[in-house]
Amino acid sequence: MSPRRVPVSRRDRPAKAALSRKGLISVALQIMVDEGLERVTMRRLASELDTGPASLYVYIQSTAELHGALLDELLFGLELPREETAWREAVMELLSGYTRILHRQPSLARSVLTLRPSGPNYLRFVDLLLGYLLAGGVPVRSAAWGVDLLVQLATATAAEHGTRDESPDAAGEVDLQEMAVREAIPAEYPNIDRVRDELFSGTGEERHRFAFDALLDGIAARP
Amino acid sequence: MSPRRVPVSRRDRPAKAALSRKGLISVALQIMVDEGLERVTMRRLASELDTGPASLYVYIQSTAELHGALLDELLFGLELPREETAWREAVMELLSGYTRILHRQPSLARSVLTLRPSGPNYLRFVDLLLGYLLAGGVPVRSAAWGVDLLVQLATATAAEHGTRDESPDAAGEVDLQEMAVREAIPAEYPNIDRVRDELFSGTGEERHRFAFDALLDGIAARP
DNA sequence: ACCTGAACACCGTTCAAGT
DNA sequence: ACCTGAACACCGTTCAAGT
Repeated sequence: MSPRRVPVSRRDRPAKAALSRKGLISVALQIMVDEGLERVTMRRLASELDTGPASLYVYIQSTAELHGALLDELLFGLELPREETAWREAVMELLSGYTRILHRQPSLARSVLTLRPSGPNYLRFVDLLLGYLLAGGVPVRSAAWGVDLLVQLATATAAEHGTRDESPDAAGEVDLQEMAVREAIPAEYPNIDRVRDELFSGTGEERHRFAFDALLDGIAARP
Repeated sequence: MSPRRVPVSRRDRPAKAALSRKGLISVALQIMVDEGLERVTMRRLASELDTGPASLYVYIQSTAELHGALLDELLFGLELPREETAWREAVMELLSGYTRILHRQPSLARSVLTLRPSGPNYLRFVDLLLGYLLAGGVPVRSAAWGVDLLVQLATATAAEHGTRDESPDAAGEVDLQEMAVREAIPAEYPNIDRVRDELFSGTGEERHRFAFDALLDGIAARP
């Protein structure tokens, strides 16, 4: 006969908030930071809170909504540019801060890409970006449409960065794309051949700057 | 006693290719086009091919690799600009074609975002884009880095478009972000207040053009 | 009214054991 | 050598039935 599993007594566990939306999100945040968003599942959350998964739906609507809440939690910690920073540099700093936060959480970035976040800290972030663009003389429409674009690029960049160094065996994995490009025969892909060396050149930091400089230039130049 | 389930005779099924990588991908493509990428699961694929899911791993490495193959299948049908098209317009047409293809398949777009595709049709697409940028006088490094950026934006745009009109009840669903923005109080979010009307203005087509014009301008203006 | 056990309808991937 | 049954270790969401 196998020994009956004795549940760990409540006293042995860390103190736990009563079931509530806030408590739910803070437990989810903890798991995400410690183990990655992949581990933040309804079932895991439920077991962490000593209940069944169905109970969570009293406080949240869906996983997507939970992810939105997690993004807003993270954005609470977004560093803001100092008061006197010039507008263009301020935009860059703000976007870098956002990207840095999501870089650590690529799965969340992937989720956010289809989310249309609406939390207060996200709105604050967008409002600040808009403020700088307008201060820089960017026309209203270009600022409004441009801010969407800048944030989308930042999110996509973090999302793309994703799985590659997240997977445990990423180090030993060959990049099939890089291999295919390096081996692309000149006759078939003449232009890849011409720029081959530059396709994978530069540090992440350099390419990040290039991307946001280019996009910001383009937005500012729109009539 | 429950009646034994008699399997449908093979003659009653559509003719089916022998198990092979090619056959696998073409069945996957069919399911994706008919029912969406969500339905293209290893188990579904296996049952469609009258085998167990384990057998598929003889021909493909993982779901990610399968998605890469599906993208390349779709890109086979990418419309190419006519010979005499001016470089800038050609870039736009090429990117629009790519975006159009992925727009119909937003889940694939989401997957592609973290994929680094390497199929022949994808390489052809990148090679063509590069050719037009170089023909337009864009410096080698800006062309190489820029093409990545343009494709990334196109993919992200298709991915973002995603879930919203894919979900069955999208029509009845309120956009929480739009609601939050429309209700953002001026005192707290003064800049959102200033540009409020423009944040959701424009057709998809107009914003698409704005995005690629801005990015392309910015890339071309880089030294 | 608020909460939840149990079920529904699934997943991707591995590996020992066939043939 | 090639292939696969069965298992491993999970999912999100719903809903009838508690309290």
